[in-house]
Amino acid sequence: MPELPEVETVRRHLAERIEGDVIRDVEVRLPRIVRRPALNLFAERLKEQGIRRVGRRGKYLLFQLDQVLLVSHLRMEGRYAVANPSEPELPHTHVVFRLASGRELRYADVRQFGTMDAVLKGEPLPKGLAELGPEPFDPALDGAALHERWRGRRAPIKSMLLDQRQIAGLGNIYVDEALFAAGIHPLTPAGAVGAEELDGLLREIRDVLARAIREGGSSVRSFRDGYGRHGGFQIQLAVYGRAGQPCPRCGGAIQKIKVAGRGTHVCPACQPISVAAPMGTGVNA
DNA sequence: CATGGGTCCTGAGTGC
DNA sequence: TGCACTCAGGACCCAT
Repeated sequence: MPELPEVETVRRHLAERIEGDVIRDVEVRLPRIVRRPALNLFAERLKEQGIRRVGRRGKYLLFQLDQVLLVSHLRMEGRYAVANPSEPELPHTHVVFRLASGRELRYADVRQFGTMDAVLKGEPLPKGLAELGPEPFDPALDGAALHERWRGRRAPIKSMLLDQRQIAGLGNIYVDEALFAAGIHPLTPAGAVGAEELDGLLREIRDVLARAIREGGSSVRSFRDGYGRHGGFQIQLAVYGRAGQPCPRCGGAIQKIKVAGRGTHVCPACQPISVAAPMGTGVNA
């Protein structure tokens, strides 16, 4: 559930608190969180590494250490906390980094979906990170570029927006919100959306992400920042989680459908499926 | 290659 | 009240 705004919120919090500290020791209690390298090497690599910078790319947190890049993905419910050893741990704490300052960086994850990779310079990046598409705020990204890239693609535009190789950082919530704001139906074939319309969509993507970052993210299920605080953006969500409630634009009922296997929120009146579909199969009314 | 569906995992929600 | 069941979904894997 953490998408770009939530990961950015976590990044800012951690950067403030642990940049300049040093990892003394690592305790991994749930091996499945660590993907590479092997468990014993993972802790070994991180020992005595200084934390230079906490960065972000898409939904990945990037801990830039002295000689190692620690790549962390929160997936659904991963959470970090910086705490003193005497403070109680969150339930489901799976990895603990003991820091030179005496504090601990703790990783908790109810769903156990999150991952960590400790990568040395010269080693290949984790696949998902290596193949990541442009950041949504990349100025080189525009409607014309997307239109060209998606030419002939019949997959629903929602699938494309969720595909991290196309654009980095979007997830189920902000895709639904951006498509609603742009007036595009999630099932519209990606290749059928014009360049100008894609410019409008990009504008809405950037707008919704920027507003969500400003609010510290959305807490729809379980998201908390490093202090355990909720984000505040969920109250501004126009369609996500509002099935059956009135559309803020036209007042009609918001529908919930399934797209790409994901719960999808749409206002059928404000988000018509583009008629500029290929070849005259069925035309819609 | 493009596309869609299954999988991991646990807690919250639902219905009887 | 208690219990069985379904759902939630990011990235990855696999079949078509």
